Amino acid sequence: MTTDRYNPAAIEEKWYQHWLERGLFRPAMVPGREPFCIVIPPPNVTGSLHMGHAWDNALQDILIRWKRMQGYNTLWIPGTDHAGIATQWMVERELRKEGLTKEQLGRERFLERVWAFKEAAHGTIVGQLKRLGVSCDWERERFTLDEGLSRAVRRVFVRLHEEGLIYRANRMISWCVRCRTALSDLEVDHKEVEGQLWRFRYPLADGTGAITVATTRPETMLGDTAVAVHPEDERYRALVGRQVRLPLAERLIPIVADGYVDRAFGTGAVKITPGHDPNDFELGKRHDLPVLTVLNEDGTLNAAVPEPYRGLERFEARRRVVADLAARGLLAGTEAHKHALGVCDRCGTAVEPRVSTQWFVRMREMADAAIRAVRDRRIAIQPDFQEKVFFEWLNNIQDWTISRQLWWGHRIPVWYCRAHGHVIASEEDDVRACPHCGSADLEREQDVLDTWFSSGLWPFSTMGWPEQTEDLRTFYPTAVLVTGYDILFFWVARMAMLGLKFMEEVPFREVLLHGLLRDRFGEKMSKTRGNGLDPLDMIARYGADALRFTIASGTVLGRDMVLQESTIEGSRNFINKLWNATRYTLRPAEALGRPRPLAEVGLGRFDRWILGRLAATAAEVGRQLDARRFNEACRVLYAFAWHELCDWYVEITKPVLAGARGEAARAAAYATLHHVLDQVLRLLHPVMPFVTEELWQKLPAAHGSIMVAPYPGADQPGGADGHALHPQVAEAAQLIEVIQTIRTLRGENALRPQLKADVVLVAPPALQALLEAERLIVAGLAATGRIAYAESFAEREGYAHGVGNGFEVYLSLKERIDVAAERQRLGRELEKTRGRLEQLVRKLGNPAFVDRAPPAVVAKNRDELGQLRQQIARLGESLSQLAPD
RNA sequence: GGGCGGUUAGCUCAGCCGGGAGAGCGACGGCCUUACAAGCCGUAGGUCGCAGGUUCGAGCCCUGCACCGCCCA
Repeated sequence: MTTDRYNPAAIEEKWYQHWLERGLFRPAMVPGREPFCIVIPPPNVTGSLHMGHAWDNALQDILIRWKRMQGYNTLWIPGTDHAGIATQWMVERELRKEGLTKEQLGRERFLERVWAFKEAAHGTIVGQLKRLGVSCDWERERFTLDEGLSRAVRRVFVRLHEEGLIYRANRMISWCVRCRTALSDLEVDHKEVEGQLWRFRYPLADGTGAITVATTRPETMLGDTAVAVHPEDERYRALVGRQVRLPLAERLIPIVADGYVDRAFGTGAVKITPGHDPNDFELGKRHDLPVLTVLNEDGTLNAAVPEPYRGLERFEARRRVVADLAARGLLAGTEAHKHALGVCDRCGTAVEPRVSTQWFVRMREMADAAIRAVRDRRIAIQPDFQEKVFFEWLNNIQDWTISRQLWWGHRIPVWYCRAHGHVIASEEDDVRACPHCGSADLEREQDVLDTWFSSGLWPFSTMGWPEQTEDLRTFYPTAVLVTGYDILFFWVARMAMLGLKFMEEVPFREVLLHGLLRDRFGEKMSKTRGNGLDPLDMIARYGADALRFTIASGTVLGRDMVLQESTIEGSRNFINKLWNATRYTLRPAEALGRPRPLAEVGLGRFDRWILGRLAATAAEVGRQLDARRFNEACRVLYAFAWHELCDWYVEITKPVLAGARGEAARAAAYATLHHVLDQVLRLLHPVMPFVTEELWQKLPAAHGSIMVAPYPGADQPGGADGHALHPQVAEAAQLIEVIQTIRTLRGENALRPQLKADVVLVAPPALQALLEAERLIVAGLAATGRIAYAESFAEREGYAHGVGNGFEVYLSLKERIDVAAERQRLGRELEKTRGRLEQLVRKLGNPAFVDRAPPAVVAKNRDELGQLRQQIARLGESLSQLAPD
């Protein structure tokens, strides 16, 4: 402990290894201990963690460490997610750089590549989490594609299929032409784009004219199977039922009337493409229109379109269609048009609505069960306004498209019997014969499941389900789920539904939703923007504890956070403060040896004061953590450790530890200092695990690890029933006020610290005695020279005057006084005090207030009024004496 | 179009049950005072978006408006 600067790099690795080796991350599994379990939101194995992960995991670790210290049987299960689309996309991108496609490799060899990629990413992620200091039980680590979790996936699929809750259907779904897979509604982002609206003339079949339609996607006109108008639109009434000759394709298609058409949009006549627009698909069903699919899976036009367009990429096709229609004189105009474009949330490519055969989950029943669970508070969502968002989505839920045309993921456990078309869903790895007809001519479903299908099982699949394991019995339902509000629907809702369905119990009792990170310009932090702070980089520069403290201090649930490097630096400085406070505490060890137990020393008023403040702080921290107000818990601890312990108590003990107050006082201060430091380190440990362990280990009383030292609560020595209410605590507070008043006078008059100014303290006899008893402290901290006492003081020339609650201070400035400046200062002070007085007079002059406000509030105001009157009188006298006459 | 948030000091944000507006950073003045210059002492700075209402009392509750953001369709 020789350096005066904290160096995180020197200690973090050491303590993490220490904790691991001692098995401190494992649950205690002591009978009778209440369980407290968190299951990690599994990071995607797509690369590395960003600051958002640091946020999420820091909060979880704070809760787990706190509960562990409180004696709960804590378990935090870590793991990672295979992230189907995203991971496959990463590997495909790698391949592209090598000039390869996944088709060239084939499914098996491609998957080998993905597994290798996964291994690397996994290593990176685990390393990052460890650097952050998370205390999860690595022996229980899971991956969504593990054998056990895959078994859970198959069990769930088969059971839902048996119950008819999973079904296969030919529907309009969102298709990503880049990822070449179906997407669920949630995986489509809507982006406002400046597009164009084209108007085309479609000639009537009988050559008597044309009808003009408007569209934002000209290329789809090759798949049109009708034109629709509103049934009450006078402009088109005569045309309904007639036919148009679809240009380019040269097909005859009808004009139909349907209330869905918006008369005010474009020309009021719309082209209908049931194969590539969800609304048109519905309209097509009403009018029995054919569904023509004109796009291939990769977004090129297929054989259903005329030869010249076949094989064209969709945007190239758009240009060609527009050009060709223009050449035929059928382009009636274009205009700028803002509209919402659906894009794949993974790769950003514009999605195509496309009719295809997919697997779906029927959601209504399960959604209702989840709604009830939240409504009944079996699941508490924080912040609670997010409950409304949760209900809103579940009330309007659509069936979930779960099949994905990917290779990386859980293969759908279904076999098709070629002979008779039987569909077999089975938990078996391999089905050889059709159980219905015995045929061995089976084909396995090629598609895999949506990643969220397996993530939805995470709270129980990680605990070994469908086996009835000890972990499931002990830890399900889990206590808390911590995640960002951005995946409330994707993940939280699905876990709630699937947990209720398969465990018949909620997966977690509480959901904490934090926000998103933003940079100092308010932009969302993301890798693609490149505006993110890298957690490892910040840890390397400031230490994991500083990062964690910054994150926790900025956490208000449900709120986005602006993370700035300067704030992390501030946290690092706070840690450095603790480091040095510990150095200070340990310094007399050689001379004084082990501190004596608190109960055996004769405490002084300042000792009692800091113990009282500690007790209040511990109680407050508990209250704030109970309410999940991470920011407030941190603020309270910061204020106590820095502004009470370091700024006041440590300074007060300096002469005492030097022996100036005698042996008994020295022993008391020494013991108190150790106790308070021990307790404040424990209080801070969940937030800053590394440095608190390092410092705590240096305290003579430490044994074992701070990780499992009891967490201080309201039961502190010096708690509400102890020192906090001791009369000496109020005395100490008043002495501090006197010192502050003197310091302000010094500061205002720019006295250098070396200059020991004399003071006259005007105070009643009791306070005089108190001041005299603590003269050493007061004189030291206020840097005074001689201190004189008086019950009144009239000779004010050459003195700066300060007024406190129940005392006055005259600071001798001799010739140095700047009369004008002092007048100005007193004037300001007087004005401020008078303003407050006026407020109170008005308030207390109002009979309604006196009658109706709680008596305690009235009494407090009266009290203050009296004090202010005195202060004003004193200030007024001073001012008049300084008058330049 | 529907829903949900936000608007408080120069900046980023707190403000819990309605009872004299806070923090960090920044600014200003003074200090290498023996744990810490990653520090110490002191100071300034606010019409709590706007307009009404409820209340003895509103940053906080209610209504309306303005602007910003997010989600859903």
